Amino acid sequence: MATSQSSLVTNFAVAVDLVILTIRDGRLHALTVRRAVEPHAGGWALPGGFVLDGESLEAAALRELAEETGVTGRDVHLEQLATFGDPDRDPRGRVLSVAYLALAADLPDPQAGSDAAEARWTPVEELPGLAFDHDRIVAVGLERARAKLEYSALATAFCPPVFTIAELRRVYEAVWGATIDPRNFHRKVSKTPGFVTPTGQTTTRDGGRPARLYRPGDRSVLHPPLLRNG
Amino acid sequence: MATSQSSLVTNFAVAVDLVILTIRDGRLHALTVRRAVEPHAGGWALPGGFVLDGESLEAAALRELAEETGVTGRDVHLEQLATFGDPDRDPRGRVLSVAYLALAADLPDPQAGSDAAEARWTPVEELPGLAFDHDRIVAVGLERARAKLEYSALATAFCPPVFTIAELRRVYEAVWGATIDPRNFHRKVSKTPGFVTPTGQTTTRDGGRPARLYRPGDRSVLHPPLLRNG
DNA sequence: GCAAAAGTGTTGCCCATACACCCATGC
DNA sequence: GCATGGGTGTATGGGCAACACTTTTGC
Repeated sequence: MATSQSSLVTNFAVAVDLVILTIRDGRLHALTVRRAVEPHAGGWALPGGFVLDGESLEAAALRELAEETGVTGRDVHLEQLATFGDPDRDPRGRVLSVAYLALAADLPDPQAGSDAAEARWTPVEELPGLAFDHDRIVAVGLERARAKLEYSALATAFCPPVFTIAELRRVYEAVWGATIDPRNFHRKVSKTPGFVTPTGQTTTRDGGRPARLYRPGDRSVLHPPLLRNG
Repeated sequence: MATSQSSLVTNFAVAVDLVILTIRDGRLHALTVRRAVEPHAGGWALPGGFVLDGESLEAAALRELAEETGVTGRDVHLEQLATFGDPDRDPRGRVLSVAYLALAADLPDPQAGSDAAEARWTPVEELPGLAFDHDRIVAVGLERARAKLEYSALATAFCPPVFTIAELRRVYEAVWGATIDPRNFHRKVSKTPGFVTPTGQTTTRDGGRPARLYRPGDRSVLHPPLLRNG
Protein backbone atom coordinates (compact mmCIF):
# COMPACT_ATOMS: atom_id res chain seq x y z
CA MET A 1 0.00 0.00 0.00
CA ALA A 2 1.32 3.44 -0.84
CA THR A 3 2.18 5.41 2.27
CA SER A 4 0.52 8.62 1.28
CA GLN A 5 1.51 10.51 4.39
CA SER A 6 5.15 10.52 3.27
CA SER A 7 6.24 13.06 0.69
CA LEU A 8 4.93 12.48 -2.80
CA VAL A 9 6.94 10.09 -4.96
CA THR A 10 6.92 11.37 -8.53
CA ASN A 11 8.27 8.49 -10.52
CA PHE A 12 6.31 8.73 -13.78
CA ALA A 13 6.79 10.66 -16.97
CA VAL A 14 3.52 11.45 -18.72
CA ALA A 15 3.03 11.87 -22.45
CA VAL A 16 0.00 12.52 -24.61
CA ASP A 17 -0.30 10.66 -27.89
CA LEU A 18 -2.83 11.52 -30.56
CA VAL A 19 -4.90 9.43 -32.91
CA ILE A 20 -5.79 12.11 -35.44
CA LEU A 21 -8.33 10.97 -38.03
CA THR A 22 -9.57 12.67 -41.13
CA ILE A 23 -11.20 11.69 -44.39
CA ARG A 24 -9.38 12.17 -47.67
CA ASP A 25 -10.70 10.92 -51.00
CA GLY A 26 -13.46 9.01 -49.26
CA ARG A 27 -11.08 7.03 -47.07
CA LEU A 28 -10.29 7.27 -43.39
CA HIS A 29 -6.72 8.41 -42.74
CA ALA A 30 -4.61 8.70 -39.60
CA LEU A 31 -1.67 11.01 -39.04
CA THR A 32 1.68 9.38 -38.32
CA VAL A 33 5.10 10.90 -37.77
CA ARG A 34 8.54 9.51 -38.38
CA ARG A 35 10.55 9.55 -35.18
CA ALA A 36 13.77 11.59 -35.30
CA VAL A 37 15.20 10.44 -31.98
CA GLU A 38 15.71 7.24 -30.05
CA PRO A 39 14.00 5.06 -29.12
CA HIS A 40 12.58 3.79 -32.41
CA ALA A 41 14.36 6.55 -34.37
CA GLY A 42 13.33 6.35 -38.01
CA GLY A 43 10.19 4.38 -37.16
CA TRP A 44 6.62 5.58 -37.56
CA ALA A 45 4.64 6.57 -34.49
CA LEU A 46 1.68 8.60 -33.39
CA PRO A 47 2.22 12.31 -32.89
CA GLY A 48 2.61 13.22 -29.24
CA GLY A 49 4.93 14.51 -26.58
CA PHE A 50 5.42 15.02 -22.89
CA VAL A 51 3.05 16.96 -20.68
CA LEU A 52 4.69 20.10 -19.35
CA ASP A 53 4.73 21.34 -15.77
CA GLY A 54 1.47 23.03 -14.89
CA GLU A 55 -0.15 21.97 -18.16
CA SER A 56 -3.44 20.08 -18.18
CA LEU A 57 -3.67 16.89 -20.20
CA GLU A 58 -6.12 18.40 -22.65
CA ALA A 59 -3.95 21.50 -23.08
CA ALA A 60 -1.00 19.26 -23.87
CA ALA A 61 -3.07 17.40 -26.45
CA LEU A 62 -4.23 20.63 -28.06
CA ARG A 63 -0.67 21.93 -28.14
CA GLU A 64 0.62 18.80 -29.86
CA LEU A 65 -2.29 18.87 -32.27
CA ALA A 66 -1.51 22.45 -33.26
CA GLU A 67 2.19 21.67 -33.63
CA GLU A 68 1.58 18.73 -35.93
CA THR A 69 -1.36 19.93 -37.98
CA GLY A 70 -1.66 23.66 -37.47
CA VAL A 71 -5.32 23.34 -36.50
CA THR A 72 -6.69 24.97 -33.39
CA GLY A 73 -9.13 23.44 -30.94
CA ARG A 74 -12.12 25.16 -32.52
CA ASP A 75 -11.82 23.16 -35.72
CA VAL A 76 -11.55 19.67 -34.27
CA HIS A 77 -13.24 17.25 -32.00
CA LEU A 78 -10.87 16.14 -29.26
CA GLU A 79 -11.62 13.56 -26.61
CA GLN A 80 -9.63 11.44 -24.25
CA LEU A 81 -9.31 7.86 -25.39
CA ALA A 82 -7.52 5.78 -22.77
CA THR A 83 -4.31 5.65 -20.78
CA PHE A 84 -1.56 3.15 -21.47
CA GLY A 85 0.85 2.44 -18.69
CA ASP A 86 2.45 -0.96 -18.95
CA PRO A 87 5.74 -0.82 -17.05
CA ASP A 88 7.82 -1.80 -20.07
CA ARG A 89 6.06 0.10 -22.83
CA ASP A 90 8.93 2.59 -23.14
CA PRO A 91 12.57 1.54 -22.81
CA ARG A 92 13.52 4.91 -21.32
CA GLY A 93 11.62 4.24 -18.12
CA ARG A 94 8.15 4.48 -16.69
CA VAL A 95 6.22 6.55 -19.22
CA LEU A 96 2.46 6.83 -19.05
CA SER A 97 0.70 7.71 -22.29
CA VAL A 98 -2.67 9.43 -22.15
CA ALA A 99 -4.09 8.90 -25.63
CA TYR A 100 -6.46 11.36 -27.25
CA LEU A 101 -8.68 10.96 -30.28
CA ALA A 102 -8.97 13.90 -32.66
CA LEU A 103 -11.33 14.13 -35.61
CA ALA A 104 -11.09 16.83 -38.21
CA ALA A 105 -12.26 17.76 -41.68
CA ASP A 106 -9.79 17.27 -44.49
CA LEU A 107 -6.61 19.05 -43.45
CA PRO A 108 -3.70 20.41 -45.43
CA ASP A 109 -0.62 18.23 -45.63
CA PRO A 110 1.07 18.16 -42.28
CA GLN A 111 4.05 20.17 -41.13
CA ALA A 112 6.53 18.19 -39.12
CA GLY A 113 6.98 19.10 -35.48
CA SER A 114 10.42 19.68 -34.06
CA ASP A 115 10.94 16.10 -32.87
CA ALA A 116 9.44 14.48 -35.94
CA ALA A 117 11.40 14.24 -39.15
CA GLU A 118 8.33 13.76 -41.28
CA ALA A 119 4.58 13.50 -40.93
CA ARG A 120 2.13 11.75 -43.21
CA TRP A 121 -1.54 10.91 -43.65
CA THR A 122 -2.01 7.18 -44.15
CA PRO A 123 -5.20 5.23 -44.89
CA VAL A 124 -5.95 3.31 -41.73
CA GLU A 125 -5.88 -0.05 -43.50
CA GLU A 126 -2.34 0.63 -44.71
CA LEU A 127 -0.69 1.78 -41.50
CA PRO A 128 2.82 0.43 -41.00
CA GLY A 129 3.72 -1.17 -37.69
CA LEU A 130 4.06 1.71 -35.24
CA ALA A 131 6.55 2.27 -32.45
CA PHE A 132 5.86 1.54 -28.76
CA ASP A 133 2.31 0.27 -28.23
CA HIS A 134 0.90 2.72 -30.76
CA ASP A 135 -0.71 0.00 -32.86
CA ARG A 136 -2.90 -0.82 -29.91
CA ILE A 137 -3.70 2.85 -29.36
CA VAL A 138 -4.76 3.27 -32.98
CA ALA A 139 -6.97 0.20 -32.75
CA VAL A 140 -8.72 1.58 -29.69
CA GLY A 141 -9.16 4.94 -31.41
CA LEU A 142 -10.66 3.43 -34.55
CA GLU A 143 -13.08 1.31 -32.61
CA ARG A 144 -14.13 4.31 -30.54
CA ALA A 145 -14.73 6.40 -33.65
CA ARG A 146 -16.73 3.67 -35.37
CA ALA A 147 -18.87 3.01 -32.35
CA LYS A 148 -19.53 6.64 -31.57
CA LEU A 149 -20.83 7.37 -35.05
CA GLU A 150 -23.81 5.20 -34.20
CA TYR A 151 -25.09 7.03 -31.19
CA SER A 152 -23.53 10.48 -31.39
CA ALA A 153 -23.30 13.38 -33.79
CA LEU A 154 -19.55 12.83 -33.99
CA ALA A 155 -19.61 12.48 -37.78
CA THR A 156 -20.08 16.22 -38.15
CA ALA A 157 -16.58 16.63 -36.73
CA PHE A 158 -15.23 15.14 -39.97
CA CYS A 159 -17.10 17.69 -42.07
CA PRO A 160 -16.31 21.31 -42.87
CA PRO A 161 -18.25 23.89 -40.81
CA VAL A 162 -21.05 23.83 -43.38
CA PHE A 163 -21.82 20.62 -45.22
CA THR A 164 -24.41 18.70 -47.20
CA ILE A 165 -26.13 15.55 -46.04
CA ALA A 166 -24.37 13.64 -48.80
CA GLU A 167 -21.02 14.75 -47.40
CA LEU A 168 -22.12 13.57 -43.97
CA ARG A 169 -23.11 10.27 -45.50
CA ARG A 170 -19.70 9.84 -47.07
CA VAL A 171 -18.21 10.17 -43.60
CA TYR A 172 -20.23 7.21 -42.40
CA GLU A 173 -19.31 5.26 -45.50
CA ALA A 174 -15.61 5.95 -45.04
CA VAL A 175 -15.48 5.17 -41.34
CA TRP A 176 -17.65 2.08 -41.51
CA GLY A 177 -16.36 0.89 -44.88
CA ALA A 178 -19.90 0.29 -46.08
CA THR A 179 -22.29 1.86 -48.55
CA ILE A 180 -25.46 3.53 -47.32
CA ASP A 181 -28.66 4.24 -49.22
CA PRO A 182 -28.59 8.02 -49.83
CA ARG A 183 -32.35 8.43 -49.72
CA ASN A 184 -32.94 6.68 -46.42
CA PHE A 185 -29.88 8.29 -44.88
CA HIS A 186 -31.18 11.69 -45.83
CA ARG A 187 -34.53 11.08 -44.21
CA LYS A 188 -33.02 9.54 -41.12
CA VAL A 189 -30.64 12.43 -40.51
CA SER A 190 -33.19 15.15 -41.09
CA LYS A 191 -35.67 13.40 -38.79
CA THR A 192 -33.23 12.96 -35.89
CA PRO A 193 -33.73 16.04 -33.74
CA GLY A 194 -30.66 18.17 -33.08
CA PHE A 195 -28.34 16.28 -35.43
CA VAL A 196 -28.03 18.99 -38.09
CA THR A 197 -29.52 22.45 -38.51
CA PRO A 198 -30.22 23.88 -41.97
CA THR A 199 -28.49 27.08 -42.99
CA GLY A 200 -30.93 27.95 -45.76
CA GLN A 201 -28.08 28.00 -48.27
CA THR A 202 -27.47 25.47 -51.02
CA THR A 203 -24.46 24.34 -53.00
CA THR A 204 -23.79 22.55 -56.27
CA ARG A 205 -20.19 21.67 -55.45
CA ASP A 206 -20.99 17.98 -55.80
CA GLY A 207 -22.78 18.48 -59.15
CA GLY A 208 -26.41 17.76 -59.89
CA ARG A 209 -29.33 19.37 -58.16
CA PRO A 210 -28.35 21.93 -55.50
CA ALA A 211 -28.00 20.37 -52.06
CA ARG A 212 -29.08 22.12 -48.89
CA LEU A 213 -26.31 23.08 -46.52
CA TYR A 214 -26.31 22.30 -42.81
CA ARG A 215 -24.38 23.10 -39.67
CA PRO A 216 -23.82 20.67 -36.80
CA GLY A 217 -26.85 20.53 -34.49
CA ASP A 218 -26.95 21.19 -30.79
CA ARG A 219 -27.33 17.60 -29.71
CA SER A 220 -24.30 15.35 -29.26
CA VAL A 221 -26.13 12.10 -28.48
CA LEU A 222 -28.57 10.81 -31.06
CA HIS A 223 -31.99 9.34 -30.29
CA PRO A 224 -32.55 7.01 -31.91
CA PRO A 225 -29.04 5.88 -32.91
CA LEU A 226 -28.05 5.20 -36.51
CA LEU A 227 -27.24 1.52 -36.35
CA ARG A 228 -24.83 -0.03 -38.78
CA ASN A 229 -26.11 -3.16 -40.47
CA GLY A 230 -29.02 -3.85 -38.00
CA MET B 1 8.11 20.84 -26.99
CA ALA B 2 9.55 18.22 -24.69
CA THR B 3 13.18 17.51 -25.48
CA SER B 4 12.94 13.77 -25.51
CA GLN B 5 16.60 13.16 -26.20
CA SER B 6 17.52 14.42 -22.75
CA SER B 7 17.09 12.07 -19.79
CA LEU B 8 13.52 11.31 -18.87
CA VAL B 9 11.88 13.80 -16.51
CA THR B 10 9.64 11.89 -14.11
CA ASN B 11 7.61 14.58 -12.46
CA PHE B 12 4.25 12.90 -11.98
CA ALA B 13 2.80 10.70 -9.27
CA VAL B 14 0.17 8.30 -10.57
CA ALA B 15 -2.77 6.94 -8.60
CA VAL B 16 -5.66 4.67 -9.50
CA ASP B 17 -9.08 5.52 -8.13
CA LEU B 18 -12.02 3.14 -8.27
CA VAL B 19 -15.70 3.64 -8.88
CA ILE B 20 -17.00 0.37 -7.47
CA LEU B 21 -20.69 -0.19 -8.10
CA THR B 22 -23.00 -2.88 -6.82
CA ILE B 23 -26.72 -3.34 -6.32
CA ARG B 24 -28.16 -3.73 -2.84
CA ASP B 25 -31.88 -3.87 -2.11
CA GLY B 26 -32.65 -2.93 -5.68
CA ARG B 27 -30.62 0.28 -5.60
CA LEU B 28 -27.30 1.15 -7.17
CA HIS B 29 -24.59 1.74 -4.56
CA ALA B 30 -21.01 3.01 -4.77
CA LEU B 31 -18.19 2.29 -2.35
CA THR B 32 -16.66 5.27 -0.58
CA VAL B 33 -13.93 5.42 2.04
CA ARG B 34 -13.27 7.97 4.76
CA ARG B 35 -9.81 9.41 4.39
CA ALA B 36 -7.50 8.91 7.35
CA VAL B 37 -4.71 11.23 6.21
CA GLU B 38 -4.29 14.67 4.76
CA PRO B 39 -5.29 16.11 2.42
CA HIS B 40 -9.05 15.93 3.03
CA ALA B 41 -8.55 13.82 6.19
CA GLY B 42 -11.95 12.80 7.53
CA GLY B 43 -13.64 13.44 4.20
CA TRP B 44 -15.19 10.81 1.94
CA ALA B 45 -13.40 9.77 -1.21
CA LEU B 46 -13.18 6.97 -3.72
CA PRO B 47 -11.01 4.01 -2.83
CA GLY B 48 -7.64 4.16 -4.54
CA GLY B 49 -3.92 4.51 -4.11
CA PHE B 50 -0.63 5.04 -5.82
CA VAL B 51 0.70 2.82 -8.57
CA LEU B 52 3.82 0.99 -7.47
CA ASP B 53 7.09 0.66 -9.34
CA GLY B 54 6.85 -1.98 -12.01
CA GLU B 55 3.13 -2.42 -11.50
CA SER B 56 0.72 -2.09 -14.42
CA LEU B 57 -2.28 0.21 -14.06
CA GLU B 58 -4.72 -2.65 -14.13
CA ALA B 59 -2.72 -4.59 -11.55
CA ALA B 60 -2.81 -1.56 -9.28
CA ALA B 61 -6.57 -1.30 -9.71
CA LEU B 62 -7.03 -4.99 -8.93
CA ARG B 63 -4.84 -4.69 -5.88
CA GLU B 64 -6.80 -1.74 -4.51
CA LEU B 65 -10.05 -3.53 -5.27
CA ALA B 66 -8.97 -6.57 -3.30
CA GLU B 67 -7.76 -4.44 -0.41
CA GLU B 68 -11.03 -2.56 -0.11
CA THR B 69 -13.56 -5.27 -0.86
CA GLY B 70 -11.78 -8.60 -0.61
CA VAL B 71 -12.97 -9.61 -4.08
CA THR B 72 -10.59 -10.96 -6.67
CA GLY B 73 -10.53 -10.12 -10.34
CA ARG B 74 -12.52 -13.18 -11.32
CA ASP B 75 -15.65 -11.96 -9.60
CA VAL B 76 -15.82 -8.46 -10.99
CA HIS B 77 -15.90 -6.52 -14.20
CA LEU B 78 -13.09 -3.98 -14.26
CA GLU B 79 -12.47 -1.44 -16.98
CA GLN B 80 -10.53 1.75 -17.33
CA LEU B 81 -12.72 4.81 -17.15
CA ALA B 82 -10.68 7.95 -17.81
CA THR B 83 -7.64 9.80 -16.56
CA PHE B 84 -7.83 12.99 -14.57
CA GLY B 85 -4.80 15.21 -14.54
CA ASP B 86 -5.61 18.83 -13.89
CA PRO B 87 -2.47 20.46 -12.47
CA ASP B 88 -4.17 21.54 -9.24
CA ARG B 89 -6.39 18.55 -8.54
CA ASP B 90 -4.21 17.45 -5.62
CA PRO B 91 -2.58 19.95 -3.24
CA ARG B 92 0.41 17.64 -2.69
CA GLY B 93 1.68 18.13 -6.22
CA ARG B 94 1.17 16.78 -9.68
CA VAL B 95 -0.89 13.65 -9.22
CA LEU B 96 -2.50 11.90 -12.15
CA SER B 97 -5.48 9.72 -11.37
CA VAL B 98 -6.33 6.84 -13.68
CA ALA B 99 -9.91 6.00 -12.78
CA TYR B 100 -11.32 2.49 -13.09
CA LEU B 101 -14.90 1.29 -13.07
CA ALA B 102 -15.68 -1.95 -11.22
CA LEU B 103 -19.02 -3.73 -11.20
CA ALA B 104 -19.80 -6.59 -8.87
CA ALA B 105 -22.67 -8.60 -7.49
CA ASP B 106 -23.82 -7.76 -4.00
CA LEU B 107 -20.73 -7.81 -1.79
CA PRO B 108 -20.26 -8.24 1.94
CA ASP B 109 -19.80 -5.08 3.96
CA PRO B 110 -16.42 -3.60 3.20
CA GLN B 111 -13.26 -3.91 5.19
CA ALA B 112 -11.29 -0.71 5.49
CA GLY B 113 -7.91 -0.57 3.80
CA SER B 114 -4.88 0.61 5.72
CA ASP B 115 -5.17 4.25 4.64
CA ALA B 116 -8.93 4.43 5.01
CA ALA B 117 -10.52 4.77 8.41
CA GLU B 118 -13.86 3.49 7.24
CA ALA B 119 -15.55 2.25 4.09
CA ARG B 120 -19.22 2.31 3.22
CA TRP B 121 -21.71 1.46 0.49
CA THR B 122 -23.85 4.47 -0.35
CA PRO B 123 -26.78 4.74 -2.77
CA VAL B 124 -25.51 6.80 -5.66
CA GLU B 125 -28.22 9.43 -5.25
CA GLU B 126 -27.13 10.04 -1.67
CA LEU B 127 -23.37 10.37 -2.09
CA PRO B 128 -21.83 13.11 0.00
CA GLY B 129 -19.48 15.58 -1.65
CA LEU B 130 -16.26 13.68 -2.24
CA ALA B 131 -12.66 14.79 -1.90
CA PHE B 132 -10.45 15.94 -4.80
CA ASP B 133 -12.33 15.72 -8.13
CA HIS B 134 -13.94 12.44 -7.15
CA ASP B 135 -17.47 13.74 -7.71
CA ARG B 136 -16.59 14.19 -11.34
CA ILE B 137 -15.07 10.72 -11.50
CA VAL B 138 -18.21 9.15 -10.05
CA ALA B 139 -20.37 11.02 -12.54
CA VAL B 140 -18.30 9.72 -15.43
CA GLY B 141 -18.47 6.20 -14.03
CA LEU B 142 -22.23 6.26 -13.59
CA GLU B 143 -22.81 7.56 -17.08
CA ARG B 144 -20.50 4.91 -18.49
CA ALA B 145 -22.33 2.14 -16.64
CA ARG B 146 -25.77 3.39 -17.70
CA ALA B 147 -24.75 3.73 -21.32
CA LYS B 148 -23.00 0.39 -21.52
CA LEU B 149 -26.01 -1.52 -20.26
CA GLU B 150 -27.71 -0.63 -23.53
CA TYR B 151 -25.29 -2.16 -25.94
CA SER B 152 -23.27 -4.61 -23.88
CA ALA B 153 -23.81 -7.60 -21.64
CA LEU B 154 -22.35 -5.61 -18.75
CA ALA B 155 -25.44 -6.12 -16.59
CA THR B 156 -24.44 -9.72 -15.93
CA ALA B 157 -21.45 -8.34 -14.00
CA PHE B 158 -23.89 -7.14 -11.34
CA CYS B 159 -25.39 -10.61 -10.98
CA PRO B 160 -24.17 -13.68 -9.11
CA PRO B 161 -22.49 -16.33 -11.29
CA VAL B 162 -25.86 -17.95 -11.93
CA PHE B 163 -28.98 -15.80 -12.09
CA THR B 164 -32.55 -15.58 -13.31
CA ILE B 165 -33.77 -13.23 -16.00
CA ALA B 166 -35.82 -11.41 -13.38
CA GLU B 167 -32.66 -10.73 -11.40
CA LEU B 168 -31.02 -9.41 -14.54
CA ARG B 169 -34.03 -7.20 -15.10
CA ARG B 170 -33.74 -5.75 -11.61
CA VAL B 171 -30.17 -4.72 -12.50
CA TYR B 172 -31.44 -2.66 -15.40
CA GLU B 173 -34.18 -1.18 -13.25
CA ALA B 174 -31.72 -0.20 -10.53
CA VAL B 175 -29.12 1.32 -12.83
CA TRP B 176 -31.57 3.16 -15.06
CA GLY B 177 -34.01 4.01 -12.30
CA ALA B 178 -36.94 2.87 -14.42
CA THR B 179 -39.39 -0.02 -14.44
CA ILE B 180 -39.31 -2.54 -17.27
CA ASP B 181 -42.05 -4.88 -18.43
CA PRO B 182 -40.96 -8.34 -17.22
CA ARG B 183 -42.56 -10.20 -20.12
CA ASN B 184 -41.02 -8.17 -22.90
CA PHE B 185 -37.67 -8.05 -21.13
CA HIS B 186 -37.65 -11.81 -20.82
CA ARG B 187 -38.30 -12.29 -24.51
CA LYS B 188 -35.79 -9.67 -25.53
CA VAL B 189 -32.98 -11.15 -23.45
CA SER B 190 -33.58 -14.73 -24.48
CA LYS B 191 -33.73 -13.70 -28.14
CA THR B 192 -30.47 -11.72 -28.09
CA PRO B 193 -27.80 -14.24 -29.12
CA GLY B 194 -24.92 -14.71 -26.70
CA PHE B 195 -26.36 -12.57 -23.91
CA VAL B 196 -27.16 -15.42 -21.50
CA THR B 197 -26.80 -19.19 -21.65
CA PRO B 198 -29.24 -21.47 -19.83
CA THR B 199 -27.88 -23.82 -17.19
CA GLY B 200 -30.86 -26.18 -17.25
CA GLN B 201 -31.42 -25.56 -13.55
CA THR B 202 -34.27 -23.64 -11.98
CA THR B 203 -34.83 -21.84 -8.71
CA THR B 204 -37.75 -20.64 -6.65
CA ARG B 205 -35.73 -18.22 -4.54
CA ASP B 206 -37.89 -15.34 -5.76
CA GLY B 207 -41.14 -17.22 -5.00
CA GLY B 208 -43.77 -18.25 -7.50
CA ARG B 209 -43.18 -20.47 -10.46
CA PRO B 210 -39.61 -21.76 -10.76
CA ALA B 211 -37.39 -19.54 -12.87
CA ARG B 212 -34.75 -20.89 -15.22
CA LEU B 213 -31.17 -20.11 -14.26
CA TYR B 214 -28.62 -18.64 -16.63
CA ARG B 215 -24.93 -17.91 -16.84
CA PRO B 216 -23.43 -14.92 -18.66
CA GLY B 217 -23.18 -15.55 -22.41
CA ASP B 218 -20.11 -15.42 -24.59
CA ARG B 219 -20.95 -12.16 -26.29
CA SER B 220 -20.03 -8.81 -24.72
CA VAL B 221 -21.65 -6.52 -27.28
CA LEU B 222 -25.36 -6.90 -27.89
CA HIS B 223 -27.03 -6.85 -31.30
CA PRO B 224 -29.50 -5.33 -31.25
CA PRO B 225 -29.02 -3.11 -28.19
CA LEU B 226 -31.58 -2.84 -25.40
CA LEU B 227 -32.54 0.81 -25.65
CA ARG B 228 -33.86 2.68 -22.66
CA ASN B 229 -37.05 4.59 -23.24
CA GLY B 230 -36.92 4.69 -27.06
C1' DG C 1 -57.80 -22.81 -3.67
C1' DC C 2 -55.14 -18.57 -3.76
C1' DA C 3 -51.18 -15.62 -4.34
C1' DA C 4 -47.10 -14.87 -6.68
C1' DA C 5 -43.86 -14.98 -10.06
C1' DA C 6 -42.42 -17.13 -14.78
C1' DG C 7 -43.13 -17.37 -19.28
C1' DT C 8 -46.05 -17.31 -24.07
C1' DG C 9 -49.39 -15.53 -27.64
C1' DT C 10 -51.26 -11.81 -29.98
C1' DT C 11 -52.13 -7.30 -31.69
C1' DG C 12 -51.16 -2.81 -33.27
C1' DC C 13 -47.80 0.61 -34.13
C1' DC C 14 -43.54 2.46 -35.50
C1' DC C 15 -39.55 2.42 -38.07
C1' DA C 16 -36.12 0.79 -41.30
C1' DT C 17 -35.40 -0.88 -45.79
C1' DA C 18 -35.90 -1.03 -50.65
C1' DC C 19 -36.94 1.18 -54.55
C1' DA C 20 -39.98 3.93 -57.87
C1' DC C 21 -40.18 8.41 -58.89
C1' DC C 22 -39.71 13.50 -59.30
C1' DC C 23 -36.62 17.91 -58.87
C1' DA C 24 -32.99 21.19 -60.09
C1' DT C 25 -28.88 22.13 -61.69
C1' DG C 26 -24.43 21.99 -65.40
C1' DC C 27 -23.24 21.06 -69.90
C1' DG D 1 -31.89 16.99 -74.06
C1' DC D 2 -29.06 14.32 -71.00
C1' DA D 3 -26.25 13.21 -67.07
C1' DT D 4 -25.76 13.83 -62.26
C1' DG D 5 -26.76 14.01 -57.85
C1' DG D 6 -30.70 15.76 -54.33
C1' DG D 7 -34.78 14.72 -52.27
C1' DT D 8 -39.86 12.54 -51.54
C1' DG D 9 -43.52 8.93 -51.65
C1' DT D 10 -44.82 4.39 -50.59
C1' DA D 11 -45.12 -0.57 -49.78
C1' DT D 12 -43.46 -4.23 -46.98
C1' DG D 13 -41.44 -6.61 -43.15
C1' DG D 14 -39.49 -6.88 -38.47
C1' DG D 15 -39.12 -5.30 -33.83
C1' DC D 16 -41.18 -3.51 -29.77
C1' DA D 17 -44.74 -1.99 -26.31
C1' DA D 18 -48.89 -3.36 -24.25
C1' DC D 19 -51.49 -6.70 -22.21
C1' DA D 20 -54.43 -10.99 -22.01
C1' DC D 21 -53.46 -15.44 -20.78
C1' DT D 22 -51.33 -19.95 -19.22
C1' DT D 23 -47.87 -22.45 -16.17
C1' DT D 24 -45.77 -23.90 -11.85
C1' DT D 25 -44.53 -23.36 -7.55
C1' DG D 26 -45.41 -22.19 -1.88
C1' DC D 27 -48.72 -21.89 1.57
